Amino acid sequence: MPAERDLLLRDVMDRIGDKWSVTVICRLDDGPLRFNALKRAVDGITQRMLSATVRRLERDGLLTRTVHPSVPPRVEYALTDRGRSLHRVLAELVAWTEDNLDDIQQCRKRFDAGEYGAHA
Amino acid sequence: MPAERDLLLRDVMDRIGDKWSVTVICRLDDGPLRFNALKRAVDGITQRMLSATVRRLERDGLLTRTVHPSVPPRVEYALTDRGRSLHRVLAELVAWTEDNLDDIQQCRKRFDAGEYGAHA
DNA sequence: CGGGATCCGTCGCGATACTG
DNA sequence: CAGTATCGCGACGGATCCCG
Repeated sequence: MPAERDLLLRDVMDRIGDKWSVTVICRLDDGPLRFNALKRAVDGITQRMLSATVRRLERDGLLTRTVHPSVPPRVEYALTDRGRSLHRVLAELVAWTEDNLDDIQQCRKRFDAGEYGAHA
Repeated sequence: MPAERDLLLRDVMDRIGDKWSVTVICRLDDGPLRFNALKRAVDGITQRMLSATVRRLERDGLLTRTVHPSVPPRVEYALTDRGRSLHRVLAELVAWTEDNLDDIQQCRKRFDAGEYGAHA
């Protein structure tokens, strides 16, 4: 991979590398959700962070924000086609993780235990 | 994607979502490099961050750190098979970015200009 | 219900200097 | 050459209160 593409990859990582974006995308892939439903689905996110996260995702055209004028207010969030295509790539990352997470944790334990590399 | 897998994805993101890990992995995919060569290849990284980054990647078994006892000291970093398999997934992310970055930047410009969604 | 505004802690990261 | 130690800042993110 040529170095120029690093910058591209950094662009995506800067966008989805934050704490909540990927989770929101994943939860929204099952279908549109309203604000508080999405908040419950994500679990652990605060209103502030959800609000900021969906705005950034909307800004990048990864999801749409639809306001239904009614009382009480009703706002639905849904992935765009682009958002869904990104989710497909993220799914590959999930698959990779499922294949490797156990080994990784083993590695980490051995590394922390031996602190090898220090003398061996 | 079920919610339990969010946690898995968060695990990877926490690992490679930092500023330098993906770049180091990309540069190392072309072949092993010594510390300062890697530092030059990454461009912009400080010694401190490179040192911390490679240690975490080594800890997770994504790369190996080989010390050749000589004067001057000679340390080579190389991706493991697992590191290379991760790089393949990251390459998909790069491909996705190449396909979408222009559109994303368009979206962002329109979003910032109109601040639509506020009234429309 | 769906947010915005504010305050504040943490920690990732950069710059610099020093070491074996 | 290949790191480590120290310092400091700024962004990210959590908690809380307030509003239409």
